[in-house]
Amino acid sequence: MQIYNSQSRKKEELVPVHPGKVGIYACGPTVYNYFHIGNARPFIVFDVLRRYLTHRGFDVTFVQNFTDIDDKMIKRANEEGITVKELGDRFIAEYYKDAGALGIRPATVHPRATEHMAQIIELVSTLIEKGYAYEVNGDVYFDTAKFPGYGKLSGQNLEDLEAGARIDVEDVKHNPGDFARWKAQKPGEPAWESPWGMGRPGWHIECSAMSRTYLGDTFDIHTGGKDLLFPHHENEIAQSECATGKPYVKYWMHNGFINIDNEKMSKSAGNFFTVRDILKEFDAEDIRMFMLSAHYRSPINFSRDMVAQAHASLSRLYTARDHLQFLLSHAAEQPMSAEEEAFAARISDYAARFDAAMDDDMNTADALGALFEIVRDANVTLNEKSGKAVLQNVLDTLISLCDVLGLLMKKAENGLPADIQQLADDRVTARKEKNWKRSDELRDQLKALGYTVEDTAQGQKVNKAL
RNA sequence: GGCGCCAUAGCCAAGUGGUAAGGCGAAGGUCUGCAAAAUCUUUAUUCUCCAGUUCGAAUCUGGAUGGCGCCUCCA
Repeated sequence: MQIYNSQSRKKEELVPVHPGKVGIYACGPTVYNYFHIGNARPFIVFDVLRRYLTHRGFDVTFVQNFTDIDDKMIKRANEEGITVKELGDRFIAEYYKDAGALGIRPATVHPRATEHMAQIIELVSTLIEKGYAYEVNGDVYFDTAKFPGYGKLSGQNLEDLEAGARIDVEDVKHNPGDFARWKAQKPGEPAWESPWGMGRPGWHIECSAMSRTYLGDTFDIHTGGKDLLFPHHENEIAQSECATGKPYVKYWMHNGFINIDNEKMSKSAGNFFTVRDILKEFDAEDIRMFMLSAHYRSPINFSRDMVAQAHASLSRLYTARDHLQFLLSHAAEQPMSAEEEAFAARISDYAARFDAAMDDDMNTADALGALFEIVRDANVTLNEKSGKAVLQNVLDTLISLCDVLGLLMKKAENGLPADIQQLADDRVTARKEKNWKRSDELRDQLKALGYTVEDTAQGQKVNKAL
């Protein structure tokens, strides 16, 4: 698989540190609020990365942290009159609800910053011992001038950054770009004991400490939003490589933003939609489809109209699957005909095209194209005369490829509720009697109750509306 | 000021040197008691614009225009 590495700015062949295994660290949410649709993008696209690598036979360890201590957490907890811990517990639970709805699988490990103080303190101590960090009045700073590789990820250099004049110049820092690794306690803030007194970790350090704990000094893939590239990921590299003396990450993957009217969506800008709210209007899978319809590195515009398009698009997949299952339930056991053999061969070609697209830096839009080719070919080629074997074959392929994308996760309903079944049966009777008025009334009733009715060669088909 | 990204049909979106995938929408046809679903046909002689390289460019180079991001908490 080729992966676009943000650091080299090129696509590179994925060669894991340990053959057959892939370690991924994904920057997770700061749990001070429900997550918004913009936060959902990395969760979804990198969930797909994990699913795809698993599909390709890799043993994947996926680590996604919860940032449960920082300025925003403290501020929000104070506003709510609860502790930072209570706030974190609450929104971690809410995270699992929304992520679950979106089909985002729980990570192998979901470490919390506050539960890794020992590892964080150890890392900061190491940095001080090695001379890469220094303490001033209970604060510890990383000395950016001591790390020659500083800027290798973002392409920034310290001089230009200083010229940017957006960094507060604090006298205590050796260099303007130095960043806090440990912050001395301020009144009213939660704090942990450390060699430098009571305090809490700065940003960046938790990810270095937790990734090392679960994935080792050097691991394969680190993911996150483009905005994390600098300074967060740059700083992770600096502190991790200085502490271990080893390369930190082999491949950096960064997703593009979700925009509203071409402007970045963010909590701070206030122009965001929470997943919780969108889920009241749309199905979670529609959101997934929307996210996967473009390449993960491209910016995409969010709007209700776009999700509606994604819904229509996804419906085609569901309709095809349900129709194939319907055909299968009526099909006969028979050897594959020459035509069916040829069709099955084309299906493998589409599946190969799907993998090729995914192999190319996870091109989900292209992969979806292959999926729709399967659907069209199946619709054209297969019918009530098709045998069980070929139907099962294409259905298995379709479902397993969709599973890689986390689509088609809703199972077809097994049987109908009694009242619906009664209406359906009545309609069959009405149609036998050619009582079209009655049968149309029943179809309208079923539609009003959320069920679609189709008359096929094998009889009436009633499905819950998508 | 520094570092980057993007521009393809009514909408969304692949395609990175060989003659424009796919989805949505729209129009017409087939099928159907009527529908639905499906399917067929039509919907970009052309990829923001201008030069250049090449037998050949949406794809490479230079320039222009327009839009966006990071450098400050951020996915």
